[in-house]
Amino acid sequence: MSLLSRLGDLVGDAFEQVGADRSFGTVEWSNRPDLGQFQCNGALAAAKSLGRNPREIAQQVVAALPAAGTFSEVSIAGPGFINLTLDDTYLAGVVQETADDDRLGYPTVSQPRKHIVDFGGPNVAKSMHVGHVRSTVIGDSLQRLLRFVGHPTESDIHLGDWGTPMGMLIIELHRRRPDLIYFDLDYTGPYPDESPVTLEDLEEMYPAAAARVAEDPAEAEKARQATQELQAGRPGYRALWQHFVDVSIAGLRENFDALGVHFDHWFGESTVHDRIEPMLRRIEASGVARRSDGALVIDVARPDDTMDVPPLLLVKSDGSYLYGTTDLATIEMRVEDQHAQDLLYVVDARQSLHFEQVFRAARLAGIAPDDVALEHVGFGTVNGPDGKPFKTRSGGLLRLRDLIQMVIEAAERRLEEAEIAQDYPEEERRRIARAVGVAALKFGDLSNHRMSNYIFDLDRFVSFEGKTGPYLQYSAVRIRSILRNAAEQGLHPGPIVPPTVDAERDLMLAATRLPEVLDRTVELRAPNHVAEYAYDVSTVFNRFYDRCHILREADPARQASWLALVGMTLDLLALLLDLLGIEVPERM
RNA sequence: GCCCCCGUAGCUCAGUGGACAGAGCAGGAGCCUUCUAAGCUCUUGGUCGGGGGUUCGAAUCCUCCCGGGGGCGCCA
Repeated sequence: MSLLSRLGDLVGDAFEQVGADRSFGTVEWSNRPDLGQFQCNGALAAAKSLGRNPREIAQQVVAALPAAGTFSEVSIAGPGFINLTLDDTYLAGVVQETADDDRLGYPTVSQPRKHIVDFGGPNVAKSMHVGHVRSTVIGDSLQRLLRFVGHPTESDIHLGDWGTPMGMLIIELHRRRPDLIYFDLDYTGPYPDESPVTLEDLEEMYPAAAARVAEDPAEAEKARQATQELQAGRPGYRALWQHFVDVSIAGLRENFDALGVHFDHWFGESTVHDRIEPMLRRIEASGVARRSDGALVIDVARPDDTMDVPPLLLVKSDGSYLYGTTDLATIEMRVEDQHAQDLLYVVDARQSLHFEQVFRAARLAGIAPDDVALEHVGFGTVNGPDGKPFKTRSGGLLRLRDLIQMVIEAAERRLEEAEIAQDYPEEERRRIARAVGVAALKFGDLSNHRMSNYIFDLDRFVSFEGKTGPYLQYSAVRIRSILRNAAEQGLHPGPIVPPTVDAERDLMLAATRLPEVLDRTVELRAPNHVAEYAYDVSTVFNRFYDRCHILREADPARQASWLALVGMTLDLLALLLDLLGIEVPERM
């Protein structure tokens, strides 16, 4: 049980004794640390329902609190705020429990639910750019958080690997290389293992094809035809498509590996292709869909809507499917095969209407039962220093690969300037630079609330000073260094003794905040709360580091206690950083 | 036109209906014979876009304006 809920119980008991509901005893972290470590504002709220003076209630509640043991100081301020300060011995006991717990005081959730995190994956034939940072980093943090708090979780990159774009790539390649064996209808295989195109080829081919299709109806018809034949299973087209997918995935994997992001499933729109026909038949038979201008649509508007919610298009008038169609079939798969209870879509906030339509359709068609939660976890855009979508100097989109390279190189430069790690092996220096660069990138993103559009200023990101990923790593590494030095001197952690210095007490208090921070982060799907907390812990530790010199401490009991305290702080920081997808080097 | 998101210090951003609204950067002043100075200390800087309302109490909830971004049937 968290410290906050324990205190809430104590104060709740007191409220009950005074004749008020125990829920008024809710205790929170004080926003006036000068007056107390914790506060309870319940007396003000209780005053209304009891029809009594809030200050008077507060006084009775305080009188009903246990005489000693937990609090060293209890006071009433203003109209009825109850300020609480913990007894140092009690605090040391709580911290000892936390330090002894390998989950640092966070119990697993009482009701685990099967979660699926959908990363709204990148498309085949396109390389990842700066805009993909957000879904990758936010989605990864969410899957780590969900798992840690105890929800069984599966992640799915969910590639855009099906539909008209694939047909367009095929006709584009046919136009350029009609001689390829893949286009020969008389050929029955096998097809070459080697791809006829590189990712660079695909990236260049796709916009070219899209432009021609947009201009020329005959080209559009050819693309539609090719798409249909691909989906119907024409062997040469399937073989070709597999090459497109493989080549694209290899490129994507390079980026995800560099960022340390992993998926349980590399599914895509194509994964559910075989489910679409039966699903559509069932939907049509059930009567929730209708024909409209030659298309099959499902009306999702409701009488009480204050906005226009257009019908979800399931089948276009030319007979092909849209991404809403595969999204529906994917929900079906996740519910039926993966037994998912919570579906999270980590996708650009601009797609909110699309998800509203799909979610409503899934309910209407009986694909998602009521007890399955469907949630769009949206996020804002990444802008350049001018406030507009991030572009390179030449005006193009910055590739994710290049971006990662830039932050890593900046970290290498910083290592040189600081003249630190000079004597480390070259291989380790490179590893450190990678970890530091990636941390800067991830923390820079995750410290923003996911919904806000933020400005990506490369210079600021690689400065590595102040509120940055490297600052957090540096704090953790300092602890590692202390523990190493201590071990060399034969010093070991011991029982945690009551604090005597403010910096020490503050560090202890900070360590007990984990449960509420994680609960709130998961509830809001907002990793910036973890980022903020990690920064707080680092700041408090660095103050402690400045004031309390462990290796020079004369009192052996205190020294051992401090070693235990910073050891726990390291575990906590490492956990928080891990939840953000950031690793802590052994040294830096 | 309708709907969604955003508007907080010079800049970039946090902020759980509670007390005097926070941090980083930038600006100013200090701290390395001391466990890593990617650090620490002090300091300057605010009509929380504006007006109403609900509440004992509003940056936070409701409403109306203003400004910015985005979305609105056969693209994803």
